[in-house]
Amino acid sequence: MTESDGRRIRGQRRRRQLIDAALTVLARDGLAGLTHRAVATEAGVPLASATYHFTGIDDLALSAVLEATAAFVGSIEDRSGGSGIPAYAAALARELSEHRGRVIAGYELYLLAARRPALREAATAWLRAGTDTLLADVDPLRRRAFLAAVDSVCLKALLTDPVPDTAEVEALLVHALR
Amino acid sequence: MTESDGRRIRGQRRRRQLIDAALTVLARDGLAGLTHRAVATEAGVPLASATYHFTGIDDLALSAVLEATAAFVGSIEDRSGGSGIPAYAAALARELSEHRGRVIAGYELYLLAARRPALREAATAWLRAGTDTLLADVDPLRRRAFLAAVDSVCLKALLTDPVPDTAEVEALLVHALR
DNA sequence: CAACTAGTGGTACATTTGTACGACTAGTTG
DNA sequence: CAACTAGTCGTACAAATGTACCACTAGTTG
Repeated sequence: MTESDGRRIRGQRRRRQLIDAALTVLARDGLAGLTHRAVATEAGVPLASATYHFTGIDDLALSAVLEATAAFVGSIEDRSGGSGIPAYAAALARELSEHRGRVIAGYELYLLAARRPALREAATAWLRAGTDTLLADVDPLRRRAFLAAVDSVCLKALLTDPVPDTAEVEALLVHALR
Repeated sequence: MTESDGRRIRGQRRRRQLIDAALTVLARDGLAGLTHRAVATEAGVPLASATYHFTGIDDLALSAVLEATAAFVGSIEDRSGGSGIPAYAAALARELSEHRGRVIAGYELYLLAARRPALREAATAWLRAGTDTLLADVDPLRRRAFLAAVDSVCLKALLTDPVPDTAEVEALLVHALR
């Protein structure tokens, strides 16, 4: 914080670097492949660096998964910025085609949360990804149907390529709100 | 097949025993905890037995997950036996409360299938669990909405206890078909 | 009955993993 | 400037894991 590159700051940067690498590994190999060494190699830093910046493997895994879901939520919110269903559908379709790994990571968090109550809040937050403002004026039943449709679209997209396009996604979401 | 306990038959029985143990481990610790040793210990048989009856860890994991999902589908079909939505809702609610592990296993299969195309067929079959006859006369859009609702119920149930009861499940499913 | 084979179970081994430690250095702070 | 500390990195180690191998035996089969 004084002048030029401080050690402190470079430390923060490396931590960031490690998390980014962790996201890459997570998207590619899933939670099962997320090891200290894999992350360190991906980031191009020595192993000890990965063990220094994260207390344990749990910390690393959790940071990565939470970061991945946060990135997903952020991306959806940014791109759909309160402009209604069409924008939301477009954002979702884009996320599905360009960041498949992130979507999978979301479900990995979900499965994790099924066994660890502490993660439930994070998991449900992910599930609602940016729909709070979008569905502000919608009654609970329809809201639930909408979320179910979103889920259905995501799950289906994970098993089929090509991924559904914006129009298809939009049609399904609109139908859910009918 | 000749008389009394043949060696062949005892072999089959042990294999069965191992798969059952694998289901228990899977339900308790998830795919991550499914190792040769864990299964062998759970089944009360030596390690070498587990490695003999399954070619590799992949074979073991796959057998267990497929078995778990098959059990889920079978249970749903048996209990809902073509008697309409109420019976189906009851079967689903029961599965959620009594065999949570199985449901989780289903999603583990799903995540696995997201990375391994060979498993897609099995995963989609699981997703449709016994709805083919139930929804025979329903148009595609509604059918899709119904499946989405089922998914939504399951996902929600994994993160909240107590699990939704039959009435609640039924209400949601009926609404989806409206 | 004799040859064969599927199943059993003990043991060993190479890999991979999480984690700890110690020496060193570059910033930081009193 | 001197003491301190956060960050770096090589290295080591114990634990867990997948897998292979071997000797053995009880059914099986010609």
